[in-house]
Amino acid sequence: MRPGLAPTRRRVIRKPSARLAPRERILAAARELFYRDGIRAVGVEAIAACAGTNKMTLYRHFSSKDALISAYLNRLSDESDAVWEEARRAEPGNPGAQLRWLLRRVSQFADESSGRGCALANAAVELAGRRHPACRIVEAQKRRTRERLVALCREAGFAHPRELADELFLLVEGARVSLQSVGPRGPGSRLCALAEALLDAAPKVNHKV
Amino acid sequence: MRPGLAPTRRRVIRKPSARLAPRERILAAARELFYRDGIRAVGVEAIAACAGTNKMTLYRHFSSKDALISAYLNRLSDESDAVWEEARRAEPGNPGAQLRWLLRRVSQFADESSGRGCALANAAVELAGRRHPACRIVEAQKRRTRERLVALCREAGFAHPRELADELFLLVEGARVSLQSVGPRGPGSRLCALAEALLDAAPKVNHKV
DNA sequence: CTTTGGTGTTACCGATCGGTAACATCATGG
DNA sequence: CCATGATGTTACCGATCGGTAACACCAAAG
Repeated sequence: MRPGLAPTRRRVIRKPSARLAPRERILAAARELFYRDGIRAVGVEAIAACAGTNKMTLYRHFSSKDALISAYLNRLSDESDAVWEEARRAEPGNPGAQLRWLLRRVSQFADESSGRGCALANAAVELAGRRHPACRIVEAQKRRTRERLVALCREAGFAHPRELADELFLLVEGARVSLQSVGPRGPGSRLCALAEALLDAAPKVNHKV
Repeated sequence: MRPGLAPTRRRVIRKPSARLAPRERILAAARELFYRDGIRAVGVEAIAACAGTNKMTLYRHFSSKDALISAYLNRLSDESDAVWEEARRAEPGNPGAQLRWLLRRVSQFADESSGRGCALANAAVELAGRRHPACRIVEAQKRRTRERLVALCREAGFAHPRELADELFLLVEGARVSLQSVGPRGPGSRLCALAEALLDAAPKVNHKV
Protein backbone atom coordinates (compact mmCIF):
# COMPACT_ATOMS: atom_id res chain seq x y z
CA MET A 1 0.00 0.00 0.00
CA ARG A 2 1.41 3.29 -1.08
CA PRO A 3 1.27 6.32 1.15
CA GLY A 4 -1.47 8.82 0.41
CA LEU A 5 -3.83 6.15 -0.81
CA ALA A 6 -6.47 4.31 1.08
CA PRO A 7 -5.12 0.90 2.07
CA THR A 8 -5.47 -1.55 -0.80
CA ARG A 9 -8.22 0.28 -2.59
CA ARG A 10 -10.16 -2.68 -3.84
CA ARG A 11 -12.21 -2.64 -6.99
CA VAL A 12 -10.64 0.55 -8.30
CA ILE A 13 -13.25 1.37 -10.92
CA ARG A 14 -12.83 -1.54 -13.28
CA LYS A 15 -13.27 0.53 -16.44
CA PRO A 16 -14.37 4.07 -17.09
CA SER A 17 -17.63 2.80 -18.55
CA ALA A 18 -18.11 0.04 -16.03
CA ARG A 19 -21.15 0.17 -13.86
CA LEU A 20 -20.89 1.40 -10.30
CA ALA A 21 -20.13 -0.68 -7.26
CA PRO A 22 -23.00 -2.81 -5.94
CA ARG A 23 -23.43 -0.63 -2.89
CA GLU A 24 -24.02 2.43 -5.03
CA ARG A 25 -26.41 0.62 -7.33
CA ILE A 26 -28.35 -0.66 -4.34
CA LEU A 27 -28.60 2.83 -2.90
CA ALA A 28 -29.75 4.18 -6.25
CA ALA A 29 -32.36 1.46 -6.58
CA ALA A 30 -33.54 2.00 -3.02
CA ARG A 31 -33.82 5.67 -3.69
CA GLU A 32 -35.95 5.16 -6.76
CA LEU A 33 -38.23 2.48 -5.35
CA PHE A 34 -38.57 3.90 -1.85
CA TYR A 35 -39.57 7.24 -3.28
CA ARG A 36 -41.89 5.93 -5.95
CA ASP A 37 -43.69 3.15 -4.09
CA GLY A 38 -43.05 3.91 -0.44
CA ILE A 39 -40.59 2.46 2.01
CA ARG A 40 -42.82 -0.14 3.55
CA ALA A 41 -44.25 -1.21 0.22
CA VAL A 42 -40.90 -2.14 -1.28
CA GLY A 43 -39.18 -5.39 -0.37
CA VAL A 44 -35.46 -5.85 -0.19
CA GLU A 45 -35.62 -8.41 -2.98
CA ALA A 46 -37.16 -5.88 -5.35
CA ILE A 47 -34.44 -3.39 -4.49
CA ALA A 48 -31.71 -5.92 -5.13
CA ALA A 49 -33.26 -6.91 -8.45
CA CYS A 50 -33.63 -3.27 -9.48
CA ALA A 51 -29.96 -2.79 -8.62
CA GLY A 52 -28.99 -5.70 -10.84
CA THR A 53 -27.85 -7.82 -7.92
CA ASN A 54 -29.42 -10.03 -5.29
CA LYS A 55 -30.55 -10.07 -1.73
CA MET A 56 -27.37 -11.62 -0.35
CA THR A 57 -25.14 -8.90 -1.73
CA LEU A 58 -27.54 -6.34 -0.37
CA TYR A 59 -27.25 -7.81 3.08
CA ARG A 60 -23.47 -7.88 2.76
CA HIS A 61 -23.52 -4.10 2.43
CA PHE A 62 -26.41 -3.24 4.74
CA SER A 63 -26.99 -5.12 7.94
CA SER A 64 -30.76 -4.81 7.68
CA LYS A 65 -33.51 -3.09 5.78
CA ASP A 66 -33.60 -0.46 8.50
CA ALA A 67 -29.91 0.21 7.95
CA LEU A 68 -30.60 0.62 4.24
CA ILE A 69 -33.40 3.04 5.03
CA SER A 70 -31.07 5.08 7.19
CA ALA A 71 -28.41 5.11 4.49
CA TYR A 72 -31.04 6.17 1.97
CA LEU A 73 -32.22 9.04 4.15
CA ASN A 74 -28.68 10.10 4.99
CA ARG A 75 -27.91 10.34 1.32
CA LEU A 76 -31.02 12.40 0.68
CA SER A 77 -30.06 14.66 3.53
CA ASP A 78 -26.56 15.11 2.13
CA GLU A 79 -27.89 15.93 -1.30
CA SER A 80 -30.22 18.47 0.20
CA ASP A 81 -27.26 20.08 1.91
CA ALA A 82 -25.43 20.12 -1.40
CA VAL A 83 -28.22 22.16 -2.95
CA TRP A 84 -27.55 24.93 -0.45
CA GLU A 85 -23.89 24.92 -1.39
CA GLU A 86 -24.90 25.06 -5.02
CA ALA A 87 -27.03 28.11 -4.35
CA ARG A 88 -24.11 29.78 -2.63
CA ARG A 89 -21.89 29.14 -5.62
CA ALA A 90 -24.56 30.21 -8.10
CA GLU A 91 -25.18 33.57 -6.43
CA PRO A 92 -22.08 34.29 -4.36
CA GLY A 93 -22.39 37.07 -1.85
CA ASN A 94 -26.02 37.72 -2.73
CA PRO A 95 -28.28 36.12 -0.11
CA GLY A 96 -31.46 37.48 -1.67
CA ALA A 97 -30.60 35.95 -5.02
CA GLN A 98 -29.69 32.69 -3.28
CA LEU A 99 -33.13 32.63 -1.70
CA ARG A 100 -34.84 33.09 -5.03
CA TRP A 101 -32.53 30.58 -6.66
CA LEU A 102 -33.53 28.00 -4.06
CA LEU A 103 -37.20 28.75 -4.48
CA ARG A 104 -37.00 28.26 -8.23
CA ARG A 105 -35.11 25.06 -7.66
CA VAL A 106 -37.79 23.68 -5.41
CA SER A 107 -40.49 24.72 -7.85
CA GLN A 108 -38.93 23.07 -10.85
CA PHE A 109 -38.23 19.99 -8.78
CA ALA A 110 -41.89 19.91 -7.94
CA ASP A 111 -42.75 20.04 -11.62
CA GLU A 112 -40.39 17.41 -12.90
CA SER A 113 -40.82 15.12 -9.93
CA SER A 114 -43.40 12.37 -10.04
CA GLY A 115 -45.57 14.36 -7.69
CA ARG A 116 -44.62 12.30 -4.70
CA GLY A 117 -43.60 15.22 -2.54
CA CYS A 118 -40.64 15.37 -0.20
CA ALA A 119 -38.93 12.02 0.22
CA LEU A 120 -37.77 12.93 3.73
CA ALA A 121 -41.21 13.96 4.89
CA ASN A 122 -42.77 10.90 3.30
CA ALA A 123 -40.31 8.71 5.16
CA ALA A 124 -41.27 10.38 8.43
CA VAL A 125 -44.88 9.54 7.69
CA GLU A 126 -44.19 5.93 6.82
CA LEU A 127 -41.93 5.37 9.82
CA ALA A 128 -44.59 6.65 12.17
CA GLY A 129 -44.53 5.84 15.82
CA ARG A 130 -41.41 3.78 15.50
CA ARG A 131 -38.42 5.06 17.37
CA HIS A 132 -36.63 4.39 14.14
CA PRO A 133 -33.33 6.30 14.04
CA ALA A 134 -34.24 7.32 10.52
CA CYS A 135 -36.84 9.70 11.94
CA ARG A 136 -34.02 11.56 13.63
CA ILE A 137 -32.32 12.02 10.28
CA VAL A 138 -35.40 13.63 8.81
CA GLU A 139 -35.95 15.83 11.82
CA ALA A 140 -32.34 16.98 11.85
CA GLN A 141 -32.42 17.79 8.17
CA LYS A 142 -35.63 19.77 8.37
CA ARG A 143 -34.35 21.65 11.38
CA ARG A 144 -31.15 22.51 9.59
CA THR A 145 -33.09 23.70 6.59
CA ARG A 146 -35.16 25.96 8.77
CA GLU A 147 -32.08 27.43 10.44
CA ARG A 148 -30.41 28.00 7.11
CA LEU A 149 -33.51 29.74 5.85
CA VAL A 150 -33.52 32.05 8.84
CA ALA A 151 -29.84 32.83 8.38
CA LEU A 152 -30.29 33.55 4.70
CA CYS A 153 -33.27 35.81 5.33
CA ARG A 154 -31.26 37.68 7.92
CA GLU A 155 -28.26 38.05 5.62
CA ALA A 156 -30.55 39.25 2.89
CA GLY A 157 -31.52 42.13 5.17
CA PHE A 158 -35.12 41.31 5.89
CA ALA A 159 -36.60 42.97 8.92
CA HIS A 160 -38.22 39.84 10.38
CA PRO A 161 -36.04 36.96 9.23
CA ARG A 162 -37.52 34.29 11.49
CA GLU A 163 -41.09 35.04 10.54
CA LEU A 164 -40.27 35.25 6.87
CA ALA A 165 -38.20 32.08 6.96
CA ASP A 166 -40.93 30.12 8.71
CA GLU A 167 -43.47 31.33 6.23
CA LEU A 168 -41.27 30.27 3.33
CA PHE A 169 -40.62 26.96 5.02
CA LEU A 170 -44.30 26.25 5.44
CA LEU A 171 -45.04 27.28 1.88
CA VAL A 172 -42.40 24.94 0.52
CA GLU A 173 -43.43 22.03 2.70
CA GLY A 174 -47.07 22.65 1.89
CA ALA A 175 -46.36 22.76 -1.82
CA ARG A 176 -44.55 19.46 -1.72
CA VAL A 177 -47.10 17.64 0.38
CA SER A 178 -50.04 18.95 -1.62
CA LEU A 179 -48.28 17.91 -4.77
CA GLN A 180 -48.65 14.41 -3.41
CA SER A 181 -52.16 14.65 -2.02
CA VAL A 182 -54.05 16.91 -4.40
CA GLY A 183 -52.09 16.45 -7.59
CA PRO A 184 -49.66 18.37 -9.78
CA ARG A 185 -52.19 20.99 -10.82
CA GLY A 186 -52.98 21.98 -7.25
CA PRO A 187 -51.83 24.99 -5.31
CA GLY A 188 -48.33 23.58 -5.14
CA SER A 189 -47.76 24.72 -8.69
CA ARG A 190 -48.05 28.31 -7.54
CA LEU A 191 -45.32 28.07 -4.97
CA CYS A 192 -42.80 30.11 -6.94
CA ALA A 193 -45.13 33.02 -7.64
CA LEU A 194 -46.40 33.13 -4.07
CA ALA A 195 -42.96 32.96 -2.53
CA GLU A 196 -41.53 35.59 -4.85
CA ALA A 197 -44.42 37.91 -4.04
CA LEU A 198 -43.79 37.29 -0.38
CA LEU A 199 -40.14 38.24 -0.75
CA ASP A 200 -41.01 41.35 -2.73
CA ALA A 201 -43.45 42.50 -0.09
CA ALA A 202 -41.32 41.67 2.95
CA PRO A 203 -39.86 44.73 4.67
CA LYS A 204 -36.09 45.18 4.89
CA VAL A 205 -34.15 46.57 7.79
CA ASN A 206 -32.63 49.78 6.52
CA HIS A 207 -35.30 51.33 4.35
CA LYS A 208 -38.91 50.97 5.35
CA VAL A 209 -41.22 50.23 2.45
CA MET B 1 -93.30 -2.61 10.32
CA ARG B 2 -94.98 0.63 11.04
CA PRO B 3 -95.16 3.43 8.51
CA GLY B 4 -92.70 6.26 8.96
CA LEU B 5 -90.00 3.99 10.31
CA ALA B 6 -87.16 2.33 8.53
CA PRO B 7 -88.13 -1.26 7.80
CA THR B 8 -87.35 -3.48 10.78
CA ARG B 9 -84.73 -1.22 12.34
CA ARG B 10 -82.50 -3.84 13.82
CA ARG B 11 -80.46 -3.31 16.91
CA VAL B 12 -82.21 -0.11 17.91
CA ILE B 13 -79.63 1.06 20.42
CA ARG B 14 -79.85 -1.67 23.04
CA LYS B 15 -79.51 0.69 25.97
CA PRO B 16 -78.62 4.35 26.32
CA SER B 17 -75.36 3.42 27.98
CA ALA B 18 -74.62 0.44 25.76
CA ARG B 19 -71.51 0.59 23.64
CA LEU B 20 -71.78 1.38 19.99
CA ALA B 21 -72.35 -1.07 17.21
CA PRO B 22 -69.34 -3.12 16.14
CA ARG B 23 -69.04 -1.28 12.86
CA GLU B 24 -68.69 2.02 14.66
CA ARG B 25 -66.17 0.67 17.11
CA ILE B 26 -64.14 -0.80 14.28
CA LEU B 27 -64.13 2.50 12.46
CA ALA B 28 -63.09 4.30 15.63
CA ALA B 29 -60.30 1.80 16.26
CA ALA B 30 -59.13 2.02 12.67
CA ARG B 31 -59.11 5.78 12.92
CA GLU B 32 -56.96 5.74 16.02
CA LEU B 33 -54.50 3.08 14.90
CA PHE B 34 -54.25 4.11 11.26
CA TYR B 35 -53.47 7.65 12.30
CA ARG B 36 -51.08 6.82 15.09
CA ASP B 37 -49.09 3.97 13.56
CA GLY B 38 -49.77 4.28 9.86
CA ILE B 39 -52.12 2.40 7.59
CA ARG B 40 -49.71 -0.21 6.34
CA ALA B 41 -48.22 -0.80 9.75
CA VAL B 42 -51.51 -1.78 11.37
CA GLY B 43 -52.99 -5.20 10.82
CA VAL B 44 -56.68 -5.95 10.72
CA GLU B 45 -56.36 -8.17 13.76
CA ALA B 46 -55.00 -5.28 15.85
CA ILE B 47 -57.88 -3.09 14.73
CA ALA B 48 -60.43 -5.72 15.65
CA ALA B 49 -58.83 -6.22 19.06
CA CYS B 50 -58.72 -2.47 19.68
CA ALA B 51 -62.39 -2.34 18.78
CA GLY B 52 -63.18 -5.05 21.33
CA THR B 53 -64.14 -7.55 18.68
CA ASN B 54 -62.42 -9.94 16.30
CA LYS B 55 -61.29 -10.31 12.75
CA MET B 56 -64.36 -12.20 11.56
CA THR B 57 -66.76 -9.52 12.64
CA LEU B 58 -64.54 -6.95 10.99
CA TYR B 59 -64.75 -8.83 7.71
CA ARG B 60 -68.50 -9.12 8.06
CA HIS B 61 -68.70 -5.32 7.96
CA PHE B 62 -65.86 -4.53 5.56
CA SER B 63 -65.16 -6.71 2.59
CA SER B 64 -61.41 -6.12 2.80
CA LYS B 65 -58.78 -4.01 4.48
CA ASP B 66 -58.86 -1.69 1.48
CA ALA B 67 -62.59 -1.23 1.97
CA LEU B 68 -61.95 -0.36 5.61
CA ILE B 69 -59.31 2.14 4.54
CA SER B 70 -61.77 3.77 2.18
CA ALA B 71 -64.44 3.92 4.87
CA TYR B 72 -61.89 5.43 7.25
CA LEU B 73 -60.92 8.12 4.76
CA ASN B 74 -64.51 8.83 3.81
CA ARG B 75 -65.32 9.42 7.43
CA LEU B 76 -62.36 11.74 7.84
CA SER B 77 -63.46 13.61 4.76
CA ASP B 78 -66.99 13.95 6.11
CA GLU B 79 -65.73 15.24 9.42
CA SER B 80 -63.57 17.77 7.66
CA ASP B 81 -66.63 18.97 5.78
CA ALA B 82 -68.48 19.26 9.07
CA VAL B 83 -65.83 21.65 10.37
CA TRP B 84 -66.69 24.08 7.58
CA GLU B 85 -70.34 23.92 8.53
CA GLU B 86 -69.36 24.52 12.12
CA ALA B 87 -67.42 27.62 11.11
CA ARG B 88 -70.44 28.90 9.21
CA ARG B 89 -72.62 28.44 12.28
CA ALA B 90 -70.05 29.95 14.62
CA GLU B 91 -69.65 33.14 12.59
CA PRO B 92 -72.77 33.41 10.48
CA GLY B 93 -72.64 35.92 7.66
CA ASN B 94 -69.06 36.89 8.44
CA PRO B 95 -66.68 35.17 6.00
CA GLY B 96 -63.61 36.89 7.40
CA ALA B 97 -64.36 35.69 10.90
CA GLN B 98 -65.06 32.21 9.54
CA LEU B 99 -61.63 32.21 7.96
CA ARG B 100 -59.95 33.15 11.21
CA TRP B 101 -62.08 30.67 13.11
CA LEU B 102 -60.92 27.90 10.82
CA LEU B 103 -57.30 28.96 11.13
CA ARG B 104 -57.48 28.87 14.90
CA ARG B 105 -59.17 25.51 14.71
CA VAL B 106 -56.38 24.06 12.61
CA SER B 107 -53.77 25.54 14.90
CA GLN B 108 -55.22 24.15 18.08
CA PHE B 109 -55.71 20.81 16.38
CA ALA B 110 -52.04 20.89 15.53
CA ASP B 111 -51.21 21.47 19.16
CA GLU B 112 -53.40 18.86 20.75
CA SER B 113 -52.81 16.28 18.04
CA SER B 114 -50.06 13.75 18.43
CA GLY B 115 -48.02 15.60 15.88
CA ARG B 116 -48.80 13.18 13.13
CA GLY B 117 -50.01 15.77 10.69
CA CYS B 118 -52.96 15.44 8.36
CA ALA B 119 -54.43 11.96 8.30
CA LEU B 120 -55.64 12.38 4.73
CA ALA B 121 -52.27 13.52 3.44
CA ASN B 122 -50.52 10.75 5.36
CA ALA B 123 -52.81 8.20 3.76
CA ALA B 124 -51.95 9.57 0.34
CA VAL B 125 -48.28 9.07 1.14
CA GLU B 126 -48.73 5.54 2.40
CA LEU B 127 -50.93 4.50 -0.49
CA ALA B 128 -48.36 5.70 -2.99
CA GLY B 129 -48.33 4.53 -6.52
CA ARG B 130 -51.32 2.33 -6.01
CA ARG B 131 -54.38 3.24 -7.97
CA HIS B 132 -56.14 2.73 -4.67
CA PRO B 133 -59.58 4.36 -4.76
CA ALA B 134 -58.75 5.84 -1.39
CA CYS B 135 -56.32 8.21 -3.07
CA ARG B 136 -59.25 9.67 -4.95
CA ILE B 137 -60.99 10.37 -1.67
CA VAL B 138 -58.03 12.36 -0.39
CA GLU B 139 -57.62 14.25 -3.62
CA ALA B 140 -61.30 15.13 -3.78
CA GLN B 141 -61.31 16.34 -0.19
CA LYS B 142 -58.23 18.51 -0.64
CA ARG B 143 -59.62 19.95 -3.84
CA ARG B 144 -62.88 20.77 -2.13
CA THR B 145 -61.03 22.43 0.72
CA ARG B 146 -59.11 24.59 -1.71
CA GLU B 147 -62.28 25.64 -3.53
CA ARG B 148 -64.01 26.45 -0.27
CA LEU B 149 -61.03 28.53 0.78
CA VAL B 150 -61.14 30.49 -2.46
CA ALA B 151 -64.88 31.08 -2.08
CA LEU B 152 -64.49 32.22 1.51
CA CYS B 153 -61.68 34.59 0.61
CA ARG B 154 -63.80 36.02 -2.17
CA GLU B 155 -66.83 36.42 0.09
CA ALA B 156 -64.61 38.10 2.66
CA GLY B 157 -63.85 40.75 0.08
CA PHE B 158 -60.19 40.09 -0.55
CA ALA B 159 -58.81 41.50 -3.76
CA HIS B 160 -56.97 38.36 -4.86
CA PRO B 161 -58.96 35.48 -3.40
CA ARG B 162 -57.30 32.67 -5.35
CA GLU B 163 -53.78 33.77 -4.50
CA LEU B 164 -54.64 34.32 -0.86
CA ALA B 165 -56.49 31.03 -0.61
CA ASP B 166 -53.63 29.09 -2.13
CA GLU B 167 -51.18 30.74 0.19
CA LEU B 168 -53.31 29.86 3.19
CA PHE B 169 -53.74 26.34 1.88
CA LEU B 170 -50.01 25.85 1.52
CA LEU B 171 -49.35 27.31 4.95
CA VAL B 172 -51.83 24.95 6.58
CA GLU B 173 -50.60 21.89 4.73
CA GLY B 174 -47.01 22.84 5.45
CA ALA B 175 -47.74 23.34 9.13
CA ARG B 176 -49.32 19.92 9.41
CA VAL B 177 -46.65 18.05 7.52
CA SER B 178 -43.83 19.78 9.34
CA LEU B 179 -45.51 18.97 12.60
CA GLN B 180 -44.90 15.39 11.62
CA SER B 181 -41.41 15.71 10.19
CA VAL B 182 -39.67 18.35 12.31
CA GLY B 183 -41.63 18.10 15.51
CA PRO B 184 -44.17 20.07 17.52
CA ARG B 185 -41.86 22.98 18.23
CA GLY B 186 -41.12 23.60 14.59
CA PRO B 187 -42.45 26.28 12.30
CA GLY B 188 -45.84 24.64 12.32
CA SER B 189 -46.50 26.13 15.71
CA ARG B 190 -46.45 29.58 14.18
CA LEU B 191 -49.15 28.87 11.67
CA CYS B 192 -51.79 30.93 13.41
CA ALA B 193 -49.69 34.05 13.76
CA LEU B 194 -48.42 33.86 10.20
CA ALA B 195 -51.83 33.29 8.70
CA GLU B 196 -53.44 36.06 10.73
CA ALA B 197 -50.72 38.46 9.65
CA LEU B 198 -51.30 37.39 6.08
CA LEU B 199 -55.01 38.12 6.36
CA ASP B 200 -54.35 41.48 7.99
CA ALA B 201 -51.99 42.51 5.21
CA ALA B 202 -54.04 41.21 2.29
CA PRO B 203 -55.71 43.95 0.26
CA LYS B 204 -59.50 44.13 -0.01
CA VAL B 205 -61.53 45.02 -3.05
CA ASN B 206 -63.29 48.25 -2.17
CA HIS B 207 -60.74 50.22 -0.24
CA LYS B 208 -57.13 50.01 -1.30
CA VAL B 209 -54.69 49.79 1.56
C1' DC C 1 -90.92 -21.65 23.13
C1' DT C 2 -88.36 -21.52 18.65
C1' DT C 3 -86.31 -19.15 15.06
C1' DT C 4 -83.12 -15.97 13.36
C1' DG C 5 -79.34 -13.10 12.59
C1' DG C 6 -75.44 -10.92 14.36
C1' DT C 7 -71.46 -12.04 17.10
C1' DG C 8 -67.35 -14.63 19.30
C1' DT C 9 -63.85 -18.34 18.82
C1' DT C 10 -60.58 -21.27 16.85
C1' DA C 11 -58.12 -22.98 13.41
C1' DC C 12 -56.37 -22.67 9.19
C1' DC C 13 -54.56 -21.25 4.29
C1' DG C 14 -51.52 -19.02 0.96
C1' DA C 15 -48.62 -15.31 0.12
C1' DT C 16 -45.10 -12.20 1.28
C1' DC C 17 -41.31 -10.54 3.72
C1' DG C 18 -36.93 -9.92 6.34
C1' DG C 19 -32.99 -12.46 7.01
C1' DT C 20 -29.55 -16.54 6.75
C1' DA C 21 -26.79 -20.75 5.25
C1' DA C 22 -24.18 -23.07 1.98
C1' DC C 23 -21.97 -23.31 -2.11
C1' DA C 24 -20.54 -21.92 -6.87
C1' DT C 25 -18.38 -18.25 -9.64
C1' DC C 26 -15.21 -14.83 -10.99
C1' DA C 27 -11.98 -11.24 -10.98
C1' DT C 28 -8.10 -9.50 -8.97
C1' DG C 29 -3.40 -9.20 -6.69
C1' DG C 30 0.55 -11.49 -5.13
C1' DC D 1 -0.76 -20.02 -11.11
C1' DC D 2 -2.86 -19.82 -7.01
C1' DA D 3 -5.05 -17.60 -3.10
C1' DT D 4 -8.31 -14.30 -1.72
C1' DG D 5 -12.27 -11.86 -1.34
C1' DA D 6 -16.37 -10.07 -3.35
C1' DT D 7 -20.30 -11.48 -5.76
C1' DG D 8 -24.13 -14.64 -7.72
C1' DT D 9 -27.45 -18.52 -6.86
C1' DT D 10 -30.50 -21.46 -4.60
C1' DA D 11 -32.85 -22.94 -0.99
C1' DC D 12 -34.64 -22.29 3.18
C1' DC D 13 -36.57 -20.43 7.89
C1' DG D 14 -39.78 -18.08 10.96
C1' DA D 15 -42.90 -14.49 11.41
C1' DT D 16 -46.62 -11.77 9.92
C1' DC D 17 -50.51 -10.66 7.33
C1' DG D 18 -54.92 -10.61 4.67
C1' DG D 19 -58.68 -13.48 4.31
C1' DT D 20 -61.84 -17.72 5.04
C1' DA D 21 -64.33 -21.93 7.02
C1' DA D 22 -66.81 -24.06 10.51
C1' DC D 23 -69.07 -23.96 14.61
C1' DA D 24 -70.68 -22.30 19.19
C1' DC D 25 -73.11 -18.45 21.45
C1' DC D 26 -76.58 -15.17 22.61
C1' DA D 27 -80.10 -11.76 22.36
C1' DA D 28 -84.17 -10.30 20.36
C1' DA D 29 -88.56 -11.07 17.43
C1' DG D 30 -92.38 -14.03 16.25
